[in-house]
Amino acid sequence: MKLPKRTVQRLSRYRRLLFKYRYLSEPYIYSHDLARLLNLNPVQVRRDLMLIGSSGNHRKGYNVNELNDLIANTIDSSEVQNVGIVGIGRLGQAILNYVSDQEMNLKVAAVFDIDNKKVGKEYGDIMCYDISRMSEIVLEKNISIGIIAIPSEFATSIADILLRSGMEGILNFTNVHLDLPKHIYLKEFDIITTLEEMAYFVKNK
Amino acid sequence: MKLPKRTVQRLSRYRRLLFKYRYLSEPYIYSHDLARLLNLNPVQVRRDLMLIGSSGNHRKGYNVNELNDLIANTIDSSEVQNVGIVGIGRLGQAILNYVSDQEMNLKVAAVFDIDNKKVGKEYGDIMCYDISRMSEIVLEKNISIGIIAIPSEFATSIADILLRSGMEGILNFTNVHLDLPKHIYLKEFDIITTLEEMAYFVKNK
DNA sequence: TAGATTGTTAATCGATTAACAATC
DNA sequence: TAGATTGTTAATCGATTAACAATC
Repeated sequence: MKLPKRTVQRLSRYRRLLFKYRYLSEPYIYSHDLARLLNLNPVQVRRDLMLIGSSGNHRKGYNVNELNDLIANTIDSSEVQNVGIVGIGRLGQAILNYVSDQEMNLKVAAVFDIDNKKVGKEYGDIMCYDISRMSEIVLEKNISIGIIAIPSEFATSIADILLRSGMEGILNFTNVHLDLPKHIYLKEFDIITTLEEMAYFVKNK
Repeated sequence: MKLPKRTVQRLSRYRRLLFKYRYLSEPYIYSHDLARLLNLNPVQVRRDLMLIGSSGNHRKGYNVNELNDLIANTIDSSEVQNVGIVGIGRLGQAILNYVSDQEMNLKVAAVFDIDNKKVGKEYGDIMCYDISRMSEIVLEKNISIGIIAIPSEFATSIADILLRSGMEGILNFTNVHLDLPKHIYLKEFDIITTLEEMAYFVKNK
């Protein structure tokens, strides 16, 4: 039982939206309201919820709290999953702040850098370690996901270290494609490509 | 003639990769090499290049310089397209640096913030304006794309200002979905959803 | 020519949505 | 019951890839 990628993404967004409604007196929502709030198709919403075994009420819609629990049981791991941020420059710090502020099942457990001025420092309670200690710390803190937020020119040389550190998922913010084995779940966000795509469709709309 | 979204994205990546080879003595590359370097299917590469009217040589592959020119003629606008960054905190500054370092047809022409300590300051030669002046500056500097890099809680209130400023494309880094009319080309990057997706597939691989 | 490539159509795959049955 | 909803299958859409013809 593995959900489609897009369904998992939407479940994450449903939950975040529904979280705000959790203490309402009548916490029910219709698929078309959920759809409207996220610019989706109501059928798509119902299909996603069907896939996780939803229990909507034909009159009142979906119970918000039940749905939140159901989504949590579906996409969250039983224990908190730990994340490491590699490179604690402006981007790394922005991500750290962003993620720390969120109530979620993921936690930044360590940050890594090569800069001696940063190693040994704490960033909002999170210790910065030298990149050479990555394998050790990943094991010790049980980190499964790494976020690469270093300048693009160092991407290739860091990829190998990340691979050997034992992380299972890598989110790469550099514009260099990482050639990693298939058992690593790799997501790449390339802002240059994103902007060039936008530029094209803005011009050719 | 409008290219598929994914093709445009890959063209952007082909070009960036090929850029490095431009001064080689024999600047030819095979579709399978290009594919291997970006973890794509060679057929996909050839199909993309076919769509833009490629002229590969059956023996030597594709001429790198010709290809670079062809991609530029296809996806770049004739004039530089201007970008505005809304919110010049850590994320905004990271993006500004990142984009400024790239040789490309897009240029950050202005940054915006509400913080008086930031307004009037220059960030790497780029002036920071108060958000209230957005419409004026967008018109004056001919900005077509806006990048939202403000805290998520301000997203909704800023969306309207952005819309009225006349930008045609918006890249939203907050986790709040923006409900914008369809003529605005909207891309949303939601790091929480991205991480939750990764966590799910790392756990259920 | 033989072999390796490009170019292009047809088949396949994954995701979305239309259609409609079931239910309150 | 009538009307509005959920639940689910079938059709459609967009993108990828298999198959193979054309070419150097």
